[in-house]
Amino acid sequence: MGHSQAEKAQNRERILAEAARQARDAGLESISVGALMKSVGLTHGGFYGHFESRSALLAEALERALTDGQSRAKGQVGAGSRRFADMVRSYLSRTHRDTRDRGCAMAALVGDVGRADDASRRTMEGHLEGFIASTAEILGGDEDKAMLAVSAMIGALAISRVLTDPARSDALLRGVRGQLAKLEVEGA
Amino acid sequence: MGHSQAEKAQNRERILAEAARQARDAGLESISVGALMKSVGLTHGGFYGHFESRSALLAEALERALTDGQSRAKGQVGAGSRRFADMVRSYLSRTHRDTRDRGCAMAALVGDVGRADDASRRTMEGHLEGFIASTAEILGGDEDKAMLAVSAMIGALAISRVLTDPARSDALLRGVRGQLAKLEVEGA
DNA sequence: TGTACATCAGTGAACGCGCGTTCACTGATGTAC
DNA sequence: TGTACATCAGTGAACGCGCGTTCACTGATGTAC
Repeated sequence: MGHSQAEKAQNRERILAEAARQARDAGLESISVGALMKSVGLTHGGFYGHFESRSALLAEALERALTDGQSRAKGQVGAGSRRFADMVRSYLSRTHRDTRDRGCAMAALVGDVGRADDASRRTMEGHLEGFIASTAEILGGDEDKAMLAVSAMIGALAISRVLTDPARSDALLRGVRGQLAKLEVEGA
Repeated sequence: MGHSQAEKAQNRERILAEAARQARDAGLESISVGALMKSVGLTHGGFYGHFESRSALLAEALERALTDGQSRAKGQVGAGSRRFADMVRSYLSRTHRDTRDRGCAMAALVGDVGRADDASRRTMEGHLEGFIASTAEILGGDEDKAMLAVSAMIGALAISRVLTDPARSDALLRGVRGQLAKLEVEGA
């Protein structure tokens, strides 16, 4: 088999991307070296040519999972007016709820990271603060409103994924969207 | 050693209570039969006299974890006026954030249950709907406001446990508390 | 440009360990008389 | 109330399995000449 240096770099990238995907989909702890390598078409032994250990991979995968979600969120939000409403609409959409593996890693992994080590918490902390800051900016600098909006979005998305009644899950997303929309028009 | 029938019932109860505690503290998957039995002063072999399997225990532990949190929440909320503000204050308190093992299981486990089987999701769904319903009642029947409040409380508590900067974590709780307080006074 | 060799990405068998589960056993409980 | 026996809660060794990790090996890549 041919294994060039370029292929190695590509394979590392594919392993990491797939790990981030699996982390968002089923949690960081769901990742197993064997299954992960199999899912990118390699065998388990080769893993240690790319990462020092499973736990080293998990750290990188968390960062990647968070960054992926971030770029998606920014990509979906227009640069003009009504940016807040657009952002909320796309964040609290059925699509986002139903595609966990491509969605926001903060919503998918807050619970897990909240009980993880300091390094993981700091990694997510940076992204949370970034999310709050950019939301505050859209909301005219009101950080408290931004904290409410971010908490509600992350909370509602996570809750909507628990509800088994599709109508109720939809209603939750719609209800929270509607309430958050008011933040933009009301006074501080 | 003496092992009366009464002791057996007590031991089952202690195992289940400890499992619920560990679930809230570190997630359902963190529970191992050996460690659990050891933490209640028994040996692993005896476990199967109380539960059919680890997975059967996890199902009961989830239900118990949710019920415990519920009774705590209700216990902390007065029956008179300002019930909503009191509830939010106690839910989004530093104490609640820092005592995960005695806190709300919905906040601790939403993420995990969101990717779990239907039975687990239905179990938590009932408690979530109950939380929304009782919050709506306090808020004069506005279910959308209740959905926002519940999403924000669960989200903010989970986020506050990720933030490693204590001042920022406190600020998040305070900020969301302040924003939610407005829900009670504003018109629909 | 072509040949010879070193490098190295990936393979897959093997190892150690932890964990869920089983089971023969122990000794106190509880019951039949 | 007391004795004899069956029941059964809990013990701890043992088993199977999955998983992270290691390592000798393979064969193509890439480089020195």
